[in-house]
Amino acid sequence: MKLEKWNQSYGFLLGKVLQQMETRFADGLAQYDINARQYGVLLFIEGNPYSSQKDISESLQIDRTTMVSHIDHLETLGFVERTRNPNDRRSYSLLITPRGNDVLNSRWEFLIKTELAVLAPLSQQERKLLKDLLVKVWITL
Amino acid sequence: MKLEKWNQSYGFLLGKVLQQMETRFADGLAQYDINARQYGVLLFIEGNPYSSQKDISESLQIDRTTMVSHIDHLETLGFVERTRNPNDRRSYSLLITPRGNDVLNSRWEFLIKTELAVLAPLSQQERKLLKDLLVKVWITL
DNA sequence: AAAAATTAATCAGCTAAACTGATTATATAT
DNA sequence: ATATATAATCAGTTTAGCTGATTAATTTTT
Repeated sequence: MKLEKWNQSYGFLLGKVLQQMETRFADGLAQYDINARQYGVLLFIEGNPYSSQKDISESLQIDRTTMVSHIDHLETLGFVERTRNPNDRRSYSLLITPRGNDVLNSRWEFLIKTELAVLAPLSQQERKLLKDLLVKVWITL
Repeated sequence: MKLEKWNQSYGFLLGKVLQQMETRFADGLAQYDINARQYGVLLFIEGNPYSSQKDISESLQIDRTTMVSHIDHLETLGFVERTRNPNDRRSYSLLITPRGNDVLNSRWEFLIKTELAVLAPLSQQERKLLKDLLVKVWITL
């Protein structure tokens, strides 16, 4: 791999590393019939139970109308449940089902393994450094 | 911003940082009627003149049939030129036009500025560290 | 309290990008 | 020569994001 102008950009490098992680992770999700975004939605609901679809849309920056299809799909698979929010019956309170929880746990381990595989060239210390730098940027976004 | 399970993944963090850079960069490309991928194609051809569409497809991992439309678009705008490869008349030798070169230079400065703005929370030393870590991962992909 | 404005979810329709599979022209291998 | 392989292209499908409109519920204004 030659270092040229076009791969001196942070965006290019971030994109390449991310692309690897996403492709590999997607392979491990296929058996559950969900994609990486939908797994992200599951993760978010796990960490923020009783969220509305709007909450998730805004936090994950996924379009509200696309969110409808994601939740439809996850509900059909029995991974999430739409319950009404008694304080505002316009919105749902979304919850992870036991089946959804199994997927979350099983695929979380897989995700971590996948990311470590892509970051294999880095030492544990370097990986920690990378995460710290990324978090430092992310918290200001 | 709360640090939870769902944002402890490298993939999540990489994605968020990249998303910021891409959105901002796209805004600065709009006036030239191209998107970030098409700018990436221009950059590649600049660094690898006489490339074929297949070369670009493989290196940038953009589908070959999608590449046809990208090159069509860039050719219509007068940013690249399709010339025949005399050694293999099945493939093209793609070249940047002077107009394409103007776009490349002007938007390169903008790209660098955009990336630095997103990475503003990092010191110069930390940015260098981040790039070194990303390059280290990328060269093994 | 009634009317007006706002909001969450949904639906229909559009666009862009990735993908599959087929076709054409050219090149390489047997 | 014949068969196989390859680069570019085209037609058609899928998926995600987007716009704009609708419905039901909530909040604000009069």
